[in-house]
Amino acid sequence: MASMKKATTLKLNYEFRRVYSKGSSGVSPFFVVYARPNRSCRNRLGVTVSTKLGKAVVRNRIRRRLREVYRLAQGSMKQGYDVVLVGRRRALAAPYSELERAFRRTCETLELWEP
RNA sequence: CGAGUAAGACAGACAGUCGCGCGGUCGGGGCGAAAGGCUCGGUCGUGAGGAAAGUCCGGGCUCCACAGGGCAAGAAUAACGGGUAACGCCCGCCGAGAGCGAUCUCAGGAAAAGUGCAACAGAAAUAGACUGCCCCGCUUGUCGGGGUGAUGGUGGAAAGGUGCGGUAAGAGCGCACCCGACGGCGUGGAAGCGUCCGUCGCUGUAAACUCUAUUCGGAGCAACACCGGUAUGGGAGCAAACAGGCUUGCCCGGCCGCUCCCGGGGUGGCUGGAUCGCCGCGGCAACGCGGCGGCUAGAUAGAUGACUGUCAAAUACAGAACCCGGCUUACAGUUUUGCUCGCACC
RNA sequence: AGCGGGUUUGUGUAAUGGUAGCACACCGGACUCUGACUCCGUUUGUGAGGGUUCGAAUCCUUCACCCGCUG
Repeated sequence: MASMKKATTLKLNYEFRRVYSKGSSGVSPFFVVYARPNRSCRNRLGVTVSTKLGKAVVRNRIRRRLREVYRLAQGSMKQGYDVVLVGRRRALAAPYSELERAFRRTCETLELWEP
C-alpha cells in the first residue's frame, strides 16, 4: 500500500492545468476524475473543491471523503498516472459505499482499474 | 406544577481496524572527513472553537517617519464614579422608558454662543391676526381704528396645566395646587436627589452644521530578519512534441516549448502568554494581589477522516493561519443555580 | 489575509429628509382583414432587521449578497 505523503500529491497550478487539458476524464454524480500518464511509476493525486460548493467545513469534508476513497482504492489501480478529483456538492451527503462504487465504475471507464 | 427572567456549564462518549500533521525515540538505506541533515519504516505523545466566523473596535510585535513638543485639518467617543495594557468594552450607580414583577432597553453632553431646517395642512411654525369676542368712531355696513389669544378647526409640535378671582372682552394680571428651568440651602465621593427658599415660564431637531471635553503619526506577519546568489524561477495567454528553434553551411550527436509581464527560493518570525486551573485575601461588582500546580495545535495547496459496534437519538452553528482583550452575528439539544408571577396543598 | 465600492419595478437609470420618477419590456385597449409600427392606459419598488426624527430610498447601526484591487 502506497502512502499518502506529500511526494504523491499534485500541488502546483500548472500540474493541474496539464491534467485538465491533456488527460482523459470521467464523470459521476459525486465527482469528476481526470487522469493523465506521468513518467514515474506511482500515482499522484490532486483534489479540487471549489468555493462555490460551500464554506470551509463543507469543502474540508468533501476533500477528506474523496481522499479516503482514493486511498482505499489505490491498491487496485494501475500505477503511473496523475489523477485529479474535482468534488461536486452531492459528495457531501451521499453514503460512503455509493462513493466507492462510483469511483470504481469511473476508473473502469478510464481503464485505470487493475483487472 | 405552570409561565417567565438572569447568570453559567457541555458542544457526543467509549472500543476495534485502516489513515493524516507536528514533536520525541528506535531501526534501515544512501550523502559526507566530521558535524549534520535527506529518505523509508516501527513505536510513543499530541492535534480546532464558543463562536476558530464577520473584520466592527482596542492593544502587543515589526518596519517607516519624527526624534522637542505643539497647532491646524480629519476621524472617533460622550450622564457620573470605577476597572483595564487599552478600548467605542466591562462593572456599579443616576436619569428616562417598558413590564404586575424578577428584570430589560437607551449615541444619555450643550438648543440660554451662533447658523440652518420644520413639507402638506393651518389665520399663524417662533411670529402675525382668518373666523370669533369686546370697546370707540361715524358715512350705519361685505365700514374704519384699537384691544384680545380665553374660542373654531389644522398639525408631530400652537407660547406652562387645572380651578377661582378679575375684566368692556381677555390675558400668570392676581391667588391655590401641580409641572418645568436656573440660583441658594441641605444631602451624597459624583452624576443626582429633596415636603425648603428665591427668580422665571424658554417649540422640536445636534444619528443637520456647530460648540465643549477627551483620544488618535502611518502601514501591516504577504510586516520584518537571516541564508543564498540566477536554478533556464513564478504568473497569464497560445500551441500540442509527428512540429519548430539553437549548436559554424550539411549529416550524426547534444540542448531547448513560444510570446508578454514580474522577480524569485529557503529558514526564522510561530507560539510560554496582559497564559490556564485550584485555593486564600481585598472589593457590592468589573477586577486586583498572593500561593501551589500545568504547558494543552502550529500547518504552508494547508493536518481530525472512513468503516463497524454499544449508549433512546445525535450531520446544531461551524474549521486555527502572528498573537491577545472585547463587540456583533449563527446555533440542534442536554443541564445547573438564583429570582419573579400564578395556581394547588400543608 | 488585507482593503475599496455597490444594492431603487423584469432591465437600465433619476430623486435637497416631505406624493418614488423616466425610458424600454410585460399586460390590456385603440388602429389593421391579420401582424409589425404608432397612440392610450394599468400593474410591478427602495436587499433584510433595528434605531434617530412628526416623517427615512436618503441619517446612524447590525447583517446578507454582488463587484473590484493587492498577493
